[in-house]
Amino acid sequence: MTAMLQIAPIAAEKLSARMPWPVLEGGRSETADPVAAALQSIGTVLKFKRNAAVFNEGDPARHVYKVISGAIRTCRVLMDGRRQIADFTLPGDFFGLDWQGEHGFTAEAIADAVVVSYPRSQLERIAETQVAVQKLLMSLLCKGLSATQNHVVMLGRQTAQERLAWFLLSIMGRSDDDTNLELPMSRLDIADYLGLTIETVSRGISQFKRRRLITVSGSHKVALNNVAALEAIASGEGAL
Amino acid sequence: MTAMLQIAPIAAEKLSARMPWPVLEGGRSETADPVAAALQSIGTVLKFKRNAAVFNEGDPARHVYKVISGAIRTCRVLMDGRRQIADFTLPGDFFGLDWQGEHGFTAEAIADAVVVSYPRSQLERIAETQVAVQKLLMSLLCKGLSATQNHVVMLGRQTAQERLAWFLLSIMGRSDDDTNLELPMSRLDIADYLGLTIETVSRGISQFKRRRLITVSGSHKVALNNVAALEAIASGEGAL
DNA sequence: CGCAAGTTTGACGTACATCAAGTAGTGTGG
DNA sequence: CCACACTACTTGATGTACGTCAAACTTGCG
Repeated sequence: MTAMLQIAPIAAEKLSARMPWPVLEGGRSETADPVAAALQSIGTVLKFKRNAAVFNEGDPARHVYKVISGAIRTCRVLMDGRRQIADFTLPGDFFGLDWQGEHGFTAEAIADAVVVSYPRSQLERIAETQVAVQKLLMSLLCKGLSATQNHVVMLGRQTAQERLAWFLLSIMGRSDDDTNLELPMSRLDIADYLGLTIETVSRGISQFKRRRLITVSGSHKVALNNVAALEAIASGEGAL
Repeated sequence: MTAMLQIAPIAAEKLSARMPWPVLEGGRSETADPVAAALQSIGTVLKFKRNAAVFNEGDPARHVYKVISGAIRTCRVLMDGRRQIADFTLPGDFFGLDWQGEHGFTAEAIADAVVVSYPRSQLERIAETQVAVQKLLMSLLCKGLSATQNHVVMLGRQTAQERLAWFLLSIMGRSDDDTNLELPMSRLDIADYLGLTIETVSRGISQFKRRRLITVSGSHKVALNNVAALEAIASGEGAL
């Protein structure tokens, strides 16, 4: 129906190293954060080339990951090639939380990515004694659940235009710059995330351009010119 | 687009009582389970009439709930009346886990229901010391996340027939009897859960009946005559 | 029994998918 | 630095699965 399986699984260039990593842990935290320290001590840095898999559906879920740079997609491919992306993971976000014995989804790098991996067993052991780590895990799971539930509403009940506006706004909410967005993913990725086809996504973007709601450069840089209008569309007021 | 807001919010008949409740806690547990005991001591029994709200979207999320009898739906209604159901909660299941300050969804009784409510504050306090409770909460969140992610794949990439087969099988997986299902929810609820209309759901069921895959009595009792065929359809092989 | 709510079935419309060219970006080797 | 090729994106024409509208039928409660 959509997405051919044109993504050859490239062997990951796993530059493992058990070295300190000078980046915020958990949420935004300053240095000397006890949680950060605890996590840092068990983290392993990994690098992945574009389209390389971090883990595959069915793999035993032994790690949780955090993105340092690049971007990750979490997806499932049906037998006939239809693909659904469950989540995009951007720098600072965690992924691989869908542990129930084994991963239910595949995680792949959208662009060359650097990732820190935390062994689940150690994480759980630390959580038993360190309340802050326990709270962090719970909060990550809650946020993930909440985001996924919103995804469900969007997929179940929104039109193509609404989905697209929703997507742009959700990326906006996760970027530093609130008007100039960098979209690391392809149109196909966006389509598979929104439950649409690549053509419908493209047409939707073109229409936003024509309506001067956005400006696109190089097809991966988007400037939001009228956030209010996009919000109206996303929430179903944009009766056109 | 779908679902009118024909569901008048009925004041809940809250028969609160801080009394022991002779039912399995956590998973299936025998009596004298420490987790069960801990939960039981902080649980309050509540009763809700059909269509009564347990909590509304935007309410402060101060409790987690467990269904004893009846069934609950977790849903969101868009401004123009479109409704998406995120989850059906059956006896033994927990709901209200979507706590992030406030509930993102409304929870309503599908049929008259009895529910136990656990104050979030106390639950968190217990979890800090009792590892078993902590694990239970984590496991509930993980299961919820996993189920919601599957919902996303279904909504994003499956056809009406596939959704329906998937739905019947998912209910099967949660019932004791693997062939004779009791569906407490209406066709409208099913439609709003699957991202379809009531008519499409009805037509799909009729087609399954014609193909002798299921037998329906009274429109709320369904017998699965050919689980293998339904599984094939749900997974996308049912090219018809 | 009788009415209202819920469900099924039919006829028709439409938003999005599919199929099919084109056009821009992106990278590579001369 | 440009020419080539390759991939990604856009645009158009057409098809279809599902939505909408409308009317019968069934169910279950008062």
